[in-house]
Amino acid sequence: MPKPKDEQKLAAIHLQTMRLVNTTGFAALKMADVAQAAGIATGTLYVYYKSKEALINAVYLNTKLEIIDVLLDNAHANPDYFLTFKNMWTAYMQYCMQYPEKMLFVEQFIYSGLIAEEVIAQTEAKLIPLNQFLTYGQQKGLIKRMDIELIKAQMQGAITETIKFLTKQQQTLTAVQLNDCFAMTWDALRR
Amino acid sequence: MPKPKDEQKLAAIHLQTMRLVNTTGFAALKMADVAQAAGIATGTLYVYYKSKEALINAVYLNTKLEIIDVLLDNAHANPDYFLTFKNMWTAYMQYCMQYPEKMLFVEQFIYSGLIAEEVIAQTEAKLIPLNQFLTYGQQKGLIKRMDIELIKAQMQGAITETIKFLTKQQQTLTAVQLNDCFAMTWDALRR
DNA sequence: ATAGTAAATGAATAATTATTCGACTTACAT
DNA sequence: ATGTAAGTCGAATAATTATTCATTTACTAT
Repeated sequence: MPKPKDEQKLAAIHLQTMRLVNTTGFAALKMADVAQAAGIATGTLYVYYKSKEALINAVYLNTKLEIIDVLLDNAHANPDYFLTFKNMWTAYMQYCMQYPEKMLFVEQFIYSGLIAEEVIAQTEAKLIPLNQFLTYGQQKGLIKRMDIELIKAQMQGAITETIKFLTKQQQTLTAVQLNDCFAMTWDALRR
Repeated sequence: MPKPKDEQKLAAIHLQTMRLVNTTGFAALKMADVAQAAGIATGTLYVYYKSKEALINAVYLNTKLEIIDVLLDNAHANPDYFLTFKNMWTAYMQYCMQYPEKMLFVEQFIYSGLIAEEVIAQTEAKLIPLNQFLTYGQQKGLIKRMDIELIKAQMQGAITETIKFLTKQQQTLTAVQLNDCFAMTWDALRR
């Protein structure tokens, strides 16, 4: 039996790839840099990923799935729709503040033309429960009756832009500001 | 007297740079491709811009300033704050739908690490009137009293994300949808 | 222990691509 | 008309960087 792949190395590769992309931009991402930052040889990187493109796609998929899990894990079947929504949104926002590099990495690559169509499709499929949750809110007369995609764009866009701003300023939201931001999003969506 | 630089070539360079970045992603942007798409020789490109980085920065600055102009040109001193706000937002959104490539290009580069700090500062300075307009709305008790930057993030994020979605779907908003989107943004900001 | 297998290494190589350069053309002032 | 400063061209060059590969190392099952 052979020596197994090292989970820690894999984790280091993912972390450093995100870190490098977020600090120096994608244009400057070099395989040799990733390897060095992860503490392995350049050639070793190719044991784990057959190309730079494969590396980016793997980190993207991994991260995006993790983010979606955070979002949906908090969609508990609470009888109070508003509370459920607030819990979901808040948990998601807090996660994004805790790991802005993950959120920003994903954002940077959705429209980069580098992510395989199949990978995009896979992540979108996993988001179906969110659509159902919003549709249910519309049926109960709590959410504005308009295209679900426009509603999601409003919500996600606000979060993304806020995180970008916070990252640039190297700060996070106070509890009051977190509530303020939620108020804006809820007021935008409520009927 | 020498032969002057060709304004049409310059315009073609800018247009094709944006087009290429938006269709194939920044990673795939090659100077030779830009030159070919603009109908000039590779060497000629270097008459207009001394490096790839200078090219990107110029296209960024140009485009960003144009977008800010659209936004502020519509901030007429209308006595009705709501109407002024609605006009501004609508004109901005319509412009973004008409030239999504400009908006997406700018978005893609703000956090790329490629745009010079000085260029970013220059564009932000030009946005001061928008801050004043929002502060005025707060003073009149029409806009929620919270950090202006969080308010801007809410507005800008929603627009950006919506344009990204529309572009992916190759569609634009119907008149009804445009109103719906405005309603969400206004409800988010109003007291 | 030991053999077998795959991971790990990093220098060498292959590709890719930004940039330069010398020959040539063009537009304008005189 | 003519000189000239600058534009134009695209092949050649210089850099950069992804990828390969011969070799070494480490792990696991027997």
